[in-house]
Amino acid sequence: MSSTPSSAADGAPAAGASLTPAFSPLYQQIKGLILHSLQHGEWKPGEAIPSETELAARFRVSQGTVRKAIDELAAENLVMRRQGKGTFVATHAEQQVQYRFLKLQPDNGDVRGEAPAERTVVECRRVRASADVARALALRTGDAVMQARRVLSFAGVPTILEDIWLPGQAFKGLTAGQMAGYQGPTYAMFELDFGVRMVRAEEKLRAVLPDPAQAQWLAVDTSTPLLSVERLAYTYNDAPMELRRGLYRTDTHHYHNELS
Amino acid sequence: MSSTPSSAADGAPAAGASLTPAFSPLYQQIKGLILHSLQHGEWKPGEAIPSETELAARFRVSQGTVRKAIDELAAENLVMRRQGKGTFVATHAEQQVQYRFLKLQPDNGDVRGEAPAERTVVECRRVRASADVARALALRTGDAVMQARRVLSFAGVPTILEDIWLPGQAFKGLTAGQMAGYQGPTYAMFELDFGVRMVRAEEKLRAVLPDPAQAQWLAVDTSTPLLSVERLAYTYNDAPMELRRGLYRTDTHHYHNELS
DNA sequence: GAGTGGTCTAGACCACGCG
DNA sequence: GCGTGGTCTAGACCACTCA
Repeated sequence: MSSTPSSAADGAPAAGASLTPAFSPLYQQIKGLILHSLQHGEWKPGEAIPSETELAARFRVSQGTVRKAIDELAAENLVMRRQGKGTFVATHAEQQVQYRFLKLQPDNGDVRGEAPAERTVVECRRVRASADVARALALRTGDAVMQARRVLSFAGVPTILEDIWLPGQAFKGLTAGQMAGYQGPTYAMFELDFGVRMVRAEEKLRAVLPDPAQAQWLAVDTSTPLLSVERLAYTYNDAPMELRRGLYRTDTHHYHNELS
Repeated sequence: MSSTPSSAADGAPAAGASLTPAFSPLYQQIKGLILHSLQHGEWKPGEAIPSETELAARFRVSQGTVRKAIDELAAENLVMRRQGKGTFVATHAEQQVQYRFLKLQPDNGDVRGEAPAERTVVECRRVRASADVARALALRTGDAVMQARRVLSFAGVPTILEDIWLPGQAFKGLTAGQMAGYQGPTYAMFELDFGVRMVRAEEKLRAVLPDPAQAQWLAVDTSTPLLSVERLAYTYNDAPMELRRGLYRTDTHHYHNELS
């Protein structure tokens, strides 16, 4: 990667082997380099990354090109800009929005204030991955995974029952205490204690009836319809790192979504 | 708005009356002007807007400033860029994604192919707004609204039951034939026949049990949990223009959502 | 006042679509 | 070959933060 625009495609495949020229703008390549540093922990969550000028010097491109790269990273919530201060590695802790991935809201607007949910961890143990869990997490059936089950209550009312599966390798030693004790988002604990940062997620929603055990945890009867939310959360690289199956009570809360 | 940077805040409040200086970047002001033209139909959905160079000349700013304004409009899906061709007013018709706001997907991936839903319009009539409908649509109780009810089926299986409310004034003369007959998204028909373009929407999801009538329309029994989706769709200006209450069967489909 | 991100400009060149 | 959006640069100045 030199400083002349004409060599912007330096990273392209070698001599004529490719049908699609795979032209890649310089700023995309810079973005890739910054992303690489993020993945490999050159800067930790919450820390500032080098200034645009500094990165421009390091990569031998103009500040405007670095800016466009960082613009995209900021749009993807991987990085947070603060005018006058710098650009910071995004983190699930100390973020203005506490539960970024939780779309359940109380029916009576009341912002997202609402006491930040009491957690009861029902269990947390090391198990072997079933076929479907393994497939979701890109593991092999029988591989070690950590499994946790917990109940979240709002104002004393049990509202969410969740089962969580995590790859055993990355989350070796996870305890019920960690799942319960940490103040703030569980994903913030994952960053601090395991160095795993969840970057994006996909959810599949369905309406279901609970089985008797589930109904008991949520203090409803088995004829109460519940919102089933299956979430697959990814870290950098689109690597799946968490499978979560949740049951939400939607009598006092609703799942809120914005479309555009 | 002159061409010197120092007058970038031309649109700010008059002499010292404001506590918050309300500095507004030039590109935001340009964005506002383009938005105004979009709202007032200077360019119709699907048409090209003037080139960046042309707009830069019209507004007496640099092409880069226009570009940044259009960048934001494109990010909000109000406008679509096509390299080499131009920038086009976004439309719900002829878009690569047919049903942009419909997040229901068949369980067996199968892309979004799946035959584009047979529509059965059950009713479509002019009624007086109830209190809650009026509040949602920013009308007064008793104002005229159009109400439609329909069933969407996939592969012959009734899957969605929807009630739709629209402001009577803007949608005067809407018929069941229009709701049923139009090929493609209903929102495309709204653009063509009523000049109303839906720009964004909010949805509230819940798990519910159907009443006997609803169950019959969806060919399920009253103990089958269904996904209740209440959508409020907005046109330009954040003006609410449609209330939609849907019941989704989630035995063969699921509601898919991306978080980031 | 020094440093950071944010805005604005002007000009050169590239990739794409189409006649 | 022309016009469009897309990339890249370089430099000036503005707004914000903090010491």
